[in-house]
Amino acid sequence: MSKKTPQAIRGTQDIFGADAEAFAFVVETFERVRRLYRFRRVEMPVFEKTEVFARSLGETTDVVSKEMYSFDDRGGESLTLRPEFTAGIARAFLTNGWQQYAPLKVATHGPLFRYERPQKGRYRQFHQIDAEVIGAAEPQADVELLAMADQLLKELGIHDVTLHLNTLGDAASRDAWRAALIDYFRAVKDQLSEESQERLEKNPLRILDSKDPRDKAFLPDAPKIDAFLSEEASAFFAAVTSGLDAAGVKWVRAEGLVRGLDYYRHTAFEFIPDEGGASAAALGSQSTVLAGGRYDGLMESLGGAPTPAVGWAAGIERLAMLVGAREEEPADLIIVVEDDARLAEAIGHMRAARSAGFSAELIASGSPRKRYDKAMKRSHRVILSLQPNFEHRYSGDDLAPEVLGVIGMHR
RNA sequence: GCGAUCAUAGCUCAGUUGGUUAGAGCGCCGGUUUGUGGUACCGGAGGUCGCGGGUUCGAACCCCGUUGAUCGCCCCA
Repeated sequence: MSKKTPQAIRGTQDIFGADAEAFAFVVETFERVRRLYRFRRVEMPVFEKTEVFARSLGETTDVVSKEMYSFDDRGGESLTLRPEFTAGIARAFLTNGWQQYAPLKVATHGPLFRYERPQKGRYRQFHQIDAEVIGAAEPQADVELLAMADQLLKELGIHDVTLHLNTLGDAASRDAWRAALIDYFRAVKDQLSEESQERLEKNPLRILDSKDPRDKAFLPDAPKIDAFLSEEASAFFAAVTSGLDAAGVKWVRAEGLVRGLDYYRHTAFEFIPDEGGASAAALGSQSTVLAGGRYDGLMESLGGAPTPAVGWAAGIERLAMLVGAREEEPADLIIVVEDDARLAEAIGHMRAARSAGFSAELIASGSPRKRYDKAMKRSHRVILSLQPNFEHRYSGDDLAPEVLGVIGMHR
C-alpha cells in the first residue's frame, strides 16, 4: 500500500466475504421476522438536529456529552449523526402526525455513530436493527416486541442467550428507588470503587451492575425496586411476565438491570449470552446482543403529548459474530471459455441464464488451460465448459437440467 | 479519556544471543503435465520489515518517539 493511500476512519469497518454474508443474513432474517409480526418498515435520516438527541437522551449522559458526532452545517445549525434510532423515530412520529396510526409498529436498520474507543463488537460506525411500538400503553405491546426478539434470535440459530428482565417502575417508583439507592450507597461511600463514588452523583443506578468486587459486596443488600413499585407498576410487570410465559419466551429476573438513558420506565430487558456458552466466548466483554425497554417519558422531552412506547435495538455486528462466518450461495451456472473464439457464445448463455433467474458467472481470463481449475474452486451447481472444436462438457455435483435447459443445452 | 499487547509480500505467518543479496505456504501471472479433470512440476512478479529518530563496525531484532490495529477499563447496543 502506498503511503499516499488515505486510511479508513478509526472505528469504521470494511466488511467483505464471509462476514458480509453473515451481516446480510442477519438483516434478511430480521426483515422476514418483522413482517411476521406486522411491523412496518421505516426509513430514517442518518442525521438530525443536535437537540433531538440532546433533549431526549439527557444533556448529562455520556452519549450526549462526549460520544456524539456533531457538526455545524453551512447555515450554522448544529447537526448530529444519529447515535441511536429511538430519538429520531420519536421526532418523526411527532413531526409527521403519525399519531393517526397509533399504535404504530415500526422497524428499521442501518448505521449509527458514536465517538468511542473501538474494541471487540464496538465500532464508531456500527449497525443496528430496531423495532418500536409507539402509542401503546398496554403490557401486551412489550410482550409482542419481546416475542419477536426471541423468535428472531432463534431463527438466526442463536440459542444460548437468555432474556434478562427487570422493571424500573413508573416515574414515581423509579424516583423513590433511586433516592433509596443513593442513601444506601452514600452511607458506605468511602468503601466503594472510585468509579462508583462518581456514579453515586451522576448515575447511581449503574452501581448495580458494577464489575468491581469492592462494589459487589454491597449489592445483595441494596434496596430493590420491588419495594418501591406502585400497585399499578407491579400489575404492569406481572402482566408482562405472564404474557411472556404464555408466548413461550424464557426469561430470568435481573433486579440489577438498569438503563443508562433517562427516558426509560417500566420494562427494561437485555438478551445476554449464557455464561460459558459459545456466544459468550464469541462476544468478549460486549455481552449484550439485544436490549431495550419502555420509554413512556420520551415524547414529552421532545415537546409532544405524553405517548407510551416500547422498543429494542440489536447490534448487527454482534449478531453476525454469533451467527458465524457464512459462505456465499453457490452459482447456479459457471461457464468456462476454454477457447476465446467462443466468448460471444458464452456471453449469450450468460444473459439467457440470468434472465431466467439463475445466478451465473463467466470465466474467460488468464491462461485458457487453467480456467477450468479456477471454476472448480468456486462454489457451483453446474459448470459448462466451452472447448475448442465446438465441444462442450458439463460437470458439477448437481447437474440441474433446468439450468442447462434455459441455455438450450442438455446432457 | 486510561491501560496492556501487537505491527515483516495481496493474505496467514517464519526469521536463532544484533551478522552477507529477508523466507515459506496460500493467492496472482506465465510455461509444462493431465484431459471429465479441483492434479503435479518449473518459472515470474510482488517487501525502503508501519513511520521518524537514536545506540552500534553492523538493526526486522535493542532504546525513544509517533501512527495504526487488537483486547480491556469508563460508558454502552
